[in-house]
Amino acid sequence: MKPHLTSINDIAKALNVSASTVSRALKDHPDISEATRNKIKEFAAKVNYRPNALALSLKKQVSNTIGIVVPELVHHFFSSIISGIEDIAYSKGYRVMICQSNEDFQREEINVQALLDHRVDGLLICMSKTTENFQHFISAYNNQVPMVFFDRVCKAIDTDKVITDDFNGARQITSFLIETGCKSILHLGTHPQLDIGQERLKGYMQALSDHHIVFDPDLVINCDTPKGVEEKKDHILSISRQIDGIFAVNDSTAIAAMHLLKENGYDIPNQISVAGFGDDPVANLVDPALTTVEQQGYQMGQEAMSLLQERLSDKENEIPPRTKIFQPALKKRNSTRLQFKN
Amino acid sequence: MKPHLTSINDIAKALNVSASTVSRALKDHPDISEATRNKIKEFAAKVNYRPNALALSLKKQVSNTIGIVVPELVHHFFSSIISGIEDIAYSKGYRVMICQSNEDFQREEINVQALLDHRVDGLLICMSKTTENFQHFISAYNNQVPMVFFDRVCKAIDTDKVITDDFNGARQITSFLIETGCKSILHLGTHPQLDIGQERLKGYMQALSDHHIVFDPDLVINCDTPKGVEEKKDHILSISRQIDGIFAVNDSTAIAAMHLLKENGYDIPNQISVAGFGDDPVANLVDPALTTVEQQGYQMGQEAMSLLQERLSDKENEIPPRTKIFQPALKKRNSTRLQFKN
DNA sequence: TTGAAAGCGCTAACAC
DNA sequence: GTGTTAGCGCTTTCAA
Repeated sequence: MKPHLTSINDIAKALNVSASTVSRALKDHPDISEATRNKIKEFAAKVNYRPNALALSLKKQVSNTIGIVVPELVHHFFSSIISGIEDIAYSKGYRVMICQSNEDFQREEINVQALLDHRVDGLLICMSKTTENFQHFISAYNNQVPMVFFDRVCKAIDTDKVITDDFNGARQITSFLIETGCKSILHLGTHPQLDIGQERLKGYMQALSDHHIVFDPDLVINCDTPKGVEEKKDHILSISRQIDGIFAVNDSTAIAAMHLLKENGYDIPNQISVAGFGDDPVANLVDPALTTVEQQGYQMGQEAMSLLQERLSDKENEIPPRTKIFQPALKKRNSTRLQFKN
Repeated sequence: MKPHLTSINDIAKALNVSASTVSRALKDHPDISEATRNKIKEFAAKVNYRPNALALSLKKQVSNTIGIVVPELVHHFFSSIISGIEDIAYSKGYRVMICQSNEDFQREEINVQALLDHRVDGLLICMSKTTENFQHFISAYNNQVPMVFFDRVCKAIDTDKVITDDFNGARQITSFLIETGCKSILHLGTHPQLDIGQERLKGYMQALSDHHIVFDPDLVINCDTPKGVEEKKDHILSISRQIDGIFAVNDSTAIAAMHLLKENGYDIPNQISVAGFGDDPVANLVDPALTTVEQQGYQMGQEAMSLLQERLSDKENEIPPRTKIFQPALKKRNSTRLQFKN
């Protein structure tokens, strides 16, 4: 059904010149006489000629397209990262192909492969939660495909990375909970094989130790989605009496936990303080507003794309892998008590 | 820096056969002897051969890629539509290229053009708010590019469309407000050139008229984002004393309005009921939970992609343009009063 | 100032 | 059963 869009050859035939003349005229090659150039340009405009990006990429061996793989677009953090990426990409003349892994390892593999098949010039990746085998990344890396990981990085390969200081963010917010009176803090964490999960857990533990609180492994539950809260609600409620604070690995989980506690008659923050991670816009909309730690998604996206762009123009391959760390900022709101010492 | 990925020619040379033999062997062409086929397949696997999708598309004049243009990924409605699209697309062997217009007409034009340059097989579009000139769509339409509009459609051309019954949704929810006691309902609406804006306004007016309430144009404000609420807060507050209900064109605006009123001491829903449109997940997280109307984004995405797919396989071009209408479902929550008559 | 030819990676009609 | 050739749309030497 696709009608034949007009090509350089069509123009050449119509105007009785050669395809190469048309090609040159269209890009203002100095050799072409003004007369022919104008004639060609006018005709091209008239028939609405547009170069075929596929043919161009094939010829030039450069697609000016970069591939993005994120877990899920529906999360504000990821969609704002993408906006950051896109804005830089556009300004540098790149297009993006966006894929979602849906936190599924296989879909991630397929996506990476498909992007490579489309000969993207580079890859921007945030790993899925379930990825434990890195062969698809390693193989791209070995093929020298420039890539930048963001947020959830692959430590198996030495690439550019853009991350949040998860350890510090978790330490800050846990400290804040402790300093506003919490003594027994439940941590709702994510998959331990995920760097960000480990780091946030470590930050939590560090804050406890900073304040001479003994770490209790029973106060760490692997639960990182609202659905997880629903599934583990009995467990959470069973220990709710012995805790006075919750630090969840992300905002949506924190909010789900907060709702669960509210439904069960708890006063937030007076009986139990709740804190999240990420500063999703919802954090400000729930009641009480959620104390959390701001992750600058948009800026991280910009940074990731900038790193990639630099690498793409680094023909000599002399830039060493870089890691950019974003410091999260504490957002004190009403799901935690006001600041006080002891 | 891109290293030469191994091509069919490389394999052919290495194995001392012709490129066409390799091509045929790889796709199990019956003519090829089992011996050569195995030899080729093994070698291809060994060197991790992957067909170049660009070359394939160029050759076949079919890219198996479809282009999507949405206003903004950060809105749950759009990202869930995209998930619906993707799931169907994948299952039919299509890839997607996603673009954001950021509600900007020019960016929309550029996006459509870029997708066309990449020779996508079809287009899935939700118009930007600021689009008043449809030339970019018309020109694609004239070039017979199959396309499906969803949610915010372009009435200038006769294509497949997937929409919500905005009129009915607005009428339902406004009626519900009236039936639960509201007599003076403020409507926070969107750009009047947008079909969905007009339809929701008409539905609102119809509900008033159904209940013999005189329409007051002063009770319609053009305000369709939280930012808009912030900008027009004086205006909204100035009429807040004379109203007992608000129907906003989308949930985020409704929530922003609700917060504004709460901050100013209003009791929601007893003094003022608030209702939105769309059933964004936040609607359930705010306090009080927002009464709204459910728009089935995921299903709409699935439907849009299905329509497009049918059209793409309709070589004879015999399918007439179709319009699929999704009926929104009222979600009664606590930002409005309980049902009662008068 | 312009054209011819080769080639990017792949496929398919047509030899043999 | 396999090779040759041409061509998808474009660019770029090399010739003229």
